[in-house]
Amino acid sequence: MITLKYLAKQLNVSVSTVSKALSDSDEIGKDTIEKVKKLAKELNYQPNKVALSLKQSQTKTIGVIIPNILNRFFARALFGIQNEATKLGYSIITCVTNEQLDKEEESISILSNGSVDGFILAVSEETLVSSSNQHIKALINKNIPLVMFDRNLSNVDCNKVMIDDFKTAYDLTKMLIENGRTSFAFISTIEDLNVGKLRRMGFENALNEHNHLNLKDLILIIDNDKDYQVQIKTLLSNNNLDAVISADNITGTIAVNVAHSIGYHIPKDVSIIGFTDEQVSNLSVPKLSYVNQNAETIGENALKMIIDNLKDKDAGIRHRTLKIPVNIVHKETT
Amino acid sequence: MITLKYLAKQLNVSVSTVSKALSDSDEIGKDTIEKVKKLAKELNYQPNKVALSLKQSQTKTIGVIIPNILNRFFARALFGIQNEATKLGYSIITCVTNEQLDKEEESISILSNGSVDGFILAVSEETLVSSSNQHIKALINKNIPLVMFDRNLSNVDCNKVMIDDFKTAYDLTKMLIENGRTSFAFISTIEDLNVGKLRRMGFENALNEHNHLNLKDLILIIDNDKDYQVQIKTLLSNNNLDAVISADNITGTIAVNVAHSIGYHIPKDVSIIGFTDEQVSNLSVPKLSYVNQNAETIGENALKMIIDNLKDKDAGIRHRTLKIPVNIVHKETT
DNA sequence: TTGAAAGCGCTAACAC
DNA sequence: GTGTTAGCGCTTTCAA
Repeated sequence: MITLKYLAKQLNVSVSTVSKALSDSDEIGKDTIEKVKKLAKELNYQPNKVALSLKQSQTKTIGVIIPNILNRFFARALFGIQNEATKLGYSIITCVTNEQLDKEEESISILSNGSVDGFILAVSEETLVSSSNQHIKALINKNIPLVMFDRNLSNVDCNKVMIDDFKTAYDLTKMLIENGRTSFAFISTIEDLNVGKLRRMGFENALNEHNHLNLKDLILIIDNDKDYQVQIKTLLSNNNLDAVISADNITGTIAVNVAHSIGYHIPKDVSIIGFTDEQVSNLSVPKLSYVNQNAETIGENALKMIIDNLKDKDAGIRHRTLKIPVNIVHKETT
Repeated sequence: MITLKYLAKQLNVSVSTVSKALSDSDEIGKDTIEKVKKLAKELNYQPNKVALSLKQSQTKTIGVIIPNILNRFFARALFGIQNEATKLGYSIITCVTNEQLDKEEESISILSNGSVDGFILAVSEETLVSSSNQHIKALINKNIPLVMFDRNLSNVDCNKVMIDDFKTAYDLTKMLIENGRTSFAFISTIEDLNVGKLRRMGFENALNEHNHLNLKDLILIIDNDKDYQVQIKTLLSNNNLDAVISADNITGTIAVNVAHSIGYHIPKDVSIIGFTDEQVSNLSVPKLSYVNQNAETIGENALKMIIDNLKDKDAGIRHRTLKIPVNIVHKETT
């Protein structure tokens, strides 16, 4: 590894001269600067990041804690975080919690040892269910910046980036009602998450507001231990539905394929919408219409927010919640 | 931030005493050790990672460079890498190249400044197509350990973790032939990658070896700019196929759904197999049979390999290529 | 049994 | 215009 010391020795000058020369200090003579830079380039000198971090008490690295990287939403969010971080000269250390509280605590604890300047966090399901927040409050007490996204731990006060799940599901349902649909099903694999609950409540609220229309509604909370297709097929076979909303990023696709296979004409007989993305939408025949949660945008904004946060770390900023708008992408099932 | 210095001041001892006490040095008196540890625990002291890294010239961090995190294979591999890293006390810094050579070069260059102890790398498509290897050779020259996985840059000599794509596709095709299938199609979105080419060649070789059977075969290289479903539908409508192999992790699912929708009975009329995973398999009706590439295992092994590599960094190790076996998962389309 | 000092690579205040 | 020095937080050798 090439160090300042080494360059200095080669050129018979002092370390500080080299350091200053490389940063174009006007304390240093023009020819010296040139000479130093030339050698540095020749030897492909790169300032040691660790030494810089130690010296400047900042690592230019953000810790990202997510529950599950195989979930496309989080993969996309991470992608957005990454992109924005690269732009702004930051690196990302990722930890995956597998929806477990203890892993989340461990990850945060390990990275709090000076490895990162701040955290972007989507809490695990366990954390949410148990409303645990000690590990997060510890972070806040240590004055380590934190941005929470997607999953809202309401008993923690910090910066947040969310989508308005309630309103999204509400609007979606209302749209279907206005399209003349009357017999609804709501399918969810994520009822344990507040995100899932909010979507369900948005759905229910829209229906309740139109109860003069005598609408029918069914709610299928998927049993994760059993075959998804069987559960969805049972629902679709036993009921004459004309609208299906999937709260997660999988069951919408399955619903389309199952409905198709048992003779539903889509979207004539039944409208189906999921919360997913373009790629998954293309996997079903016909292609699933979906709510685009703009996961990348959420990630980008979370990253921007944490960087802002880093800048006025000591200024007593008040926390804010940024809501990222969603959009409905009409493909072939609405 | 609590430092050794601070603890030392509180206890009226020297920094070195505290340091030794915390590591249970037998140079230090029992009561001193106790007293130091007590305070450290009370104040939740954590040794500063950056200082440790600088002192010990190792960061206990691995750089992982992947082309695309939205590709489930890489997401799963990353997951495996993560898990294993956590077990072994390592952190992961991830960079996504979006299949671009310049991003790959940039990522590697940035992280080579002492941020990481070694690299796990799946090269980008651009890198592969252009056979660029300067940036990677630079790494090797600097004596920074490197493990390459999945995508093989054959003009670079280093440790590698791969699957035997040729043999896998060959075996798969042979199996279908032995099952009595006679009219084959091979669908691929990844012909640009050597992985994709190897799969195609395995397919072709198996067919060639059985040319006395008068087998028919078609190869559909998907045009990424056009609708996948349309291209696949055209293939399936215009040809009377009884076996379809998808080289990637998407088109298999689409093929099942499209075939189903145009009246094929699966698997009676046609067998379909893809290179994908359990979750995606569940999205089609009927469920897609698939080659499980064991991406997690690949990731885990890559991580183990790089750690081994780190240990005998200076010992002149000869490079090896580890081939991870795949397995065929028979669901409902074979 | 404890402490002082050097050094990892870097920056920056200060001296020359 | 260039060099010396201190210090970021830590470990470790050597001295006391």
